[in-house]
Amino acid sequence: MQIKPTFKNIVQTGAKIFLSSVSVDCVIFGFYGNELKVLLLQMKHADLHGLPGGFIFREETADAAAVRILKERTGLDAIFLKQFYTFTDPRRSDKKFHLNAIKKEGLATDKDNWLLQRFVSIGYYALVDFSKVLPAADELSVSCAWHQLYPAPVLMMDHNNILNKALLALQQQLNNQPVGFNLLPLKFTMPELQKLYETILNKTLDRRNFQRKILGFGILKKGVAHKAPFLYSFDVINYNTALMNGLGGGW
Amino acid sequence: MQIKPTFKNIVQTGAKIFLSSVSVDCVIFGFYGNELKVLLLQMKHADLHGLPGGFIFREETADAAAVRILKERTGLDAIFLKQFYTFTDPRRSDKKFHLNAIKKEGLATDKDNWLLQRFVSIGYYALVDFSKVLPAADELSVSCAWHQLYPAPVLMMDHNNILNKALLALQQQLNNQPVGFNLLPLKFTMPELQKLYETILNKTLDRRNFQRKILGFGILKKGVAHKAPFLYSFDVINYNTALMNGLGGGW
DNA sequence: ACAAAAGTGTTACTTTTACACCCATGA
DNA sequence: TCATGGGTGTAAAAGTAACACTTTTGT
Repeated sequence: MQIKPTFKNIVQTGAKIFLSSVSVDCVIFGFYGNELKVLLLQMKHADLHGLPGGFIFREETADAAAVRILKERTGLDAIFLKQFYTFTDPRRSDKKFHLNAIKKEGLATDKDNWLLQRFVSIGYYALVDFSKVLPAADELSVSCAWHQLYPAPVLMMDHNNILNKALLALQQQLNNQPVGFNLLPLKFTMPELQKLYETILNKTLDRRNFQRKILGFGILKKGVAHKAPFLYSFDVINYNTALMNGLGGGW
Repeated sequence: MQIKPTFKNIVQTGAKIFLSSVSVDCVIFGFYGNELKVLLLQMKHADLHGLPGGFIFREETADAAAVRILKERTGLDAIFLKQFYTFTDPRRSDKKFHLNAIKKEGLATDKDNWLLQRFVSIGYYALVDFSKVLPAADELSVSCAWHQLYPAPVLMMDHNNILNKALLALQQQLNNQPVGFNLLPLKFTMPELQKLYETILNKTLDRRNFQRKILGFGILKKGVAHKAPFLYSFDVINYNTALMNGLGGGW
């Protein structure tokens, strides 16, 4: 991996170090206080929030770029990350927005600057353990923090659209693969897991039926019950198998 | 839409008319003789086949580019088309391959040519009515024709990978949405439809259960039975609703 | 008239839903 | 001790899977 370029580097030498016309945006989901949260940057030069994003080094895959961006904003690696859609509307790039940032950062503003071109953005969503995240702002943002989804803040450019698509992708994925677990700590209780599912799917579920179904997947191990709610964790092998094969259903 | 550029145009002025670093590849599926087929180009300058693909005009969405490419190769528009994945491996572009094509076409070969850069490719799969397609080769191919999938021909660059991913995406989609119908003519028989499902999913299904389930979706209209196998067609309204809402299942 | 393919219904089994009571914990 | 939340089982309903015979069509 390369050294992290500064904004100045990006503006001045972006064309050399990055793949042109392509960016990566990450929708990072966490779960806290029985709510689904999303990690957003508060932009420095506009009263807007934005998704963590970045560019792809010349010899890097988009996946690696997403991992890198995630690591920078959360301190985490080895987390669940999935490419879900590529956004290509020619009007999605906002020249004025970037031009403004370049000016405010006191950099030379030539109109053909690399940053001002049209970008398509490859969207990833990430599921992380809220408690493990150490949000870190980037150079162009004042802060990096968790936000609620209903309603979500107003985001720059087409980021609200990206966020919505990510949410849809997550909801669909949840029906096929046990992805939700990535949002929880290593040990968790059944009610916590249920709340998580209810939050993501935006509907209430029957406690007993939920438990039966989840346990039926055979991917959970019951921990020793000290007190009231039992603690569960994964049977890692079965869990990975389930991730690969899906949870059945269909023909 | 713009005029279709020639290969010479592309090589010489690609950088001006197209979005750089991004291409579109289309996996076009058809159904014929109880087999799933894919439309491939036979390359001119290498003993390889390739997926129909192309580039994105400066003011065009990737979706529009895919529609355009499809129209050029099949003569069809208004067909089912879905973005399924973006391929970003830096080694997926094959400089030698393009360089060779440029040479063989008798064009000047500067090493920094636009075509020789790294490309990420946005993958689309299309489902078309086999009988309506008029395959048309492009400038760099000798022919455009249907091919079997098991086994599929050896394809250029990472196109075998793209094809496999498209197939997987189609199989998964089929469990959620009634997409298979796009591969059939307006009127079709139940056995035809079943064969289609069996082919895509690569497994056999019970006739009676299949019929019941399909009819249960309420998206088919029974035609007048002249002779033996009944003809079915869509209840367009219900069909579109089902496309939107999925076929149920899950939580 | 024979073979091949299409049409149809019932039964067992599995999965899903709906629902109520007891126990432990903490206020 | 009372309220809250967590734990557990059963019965009805729906859906799925398995299965065989009759009718039509084409040769």
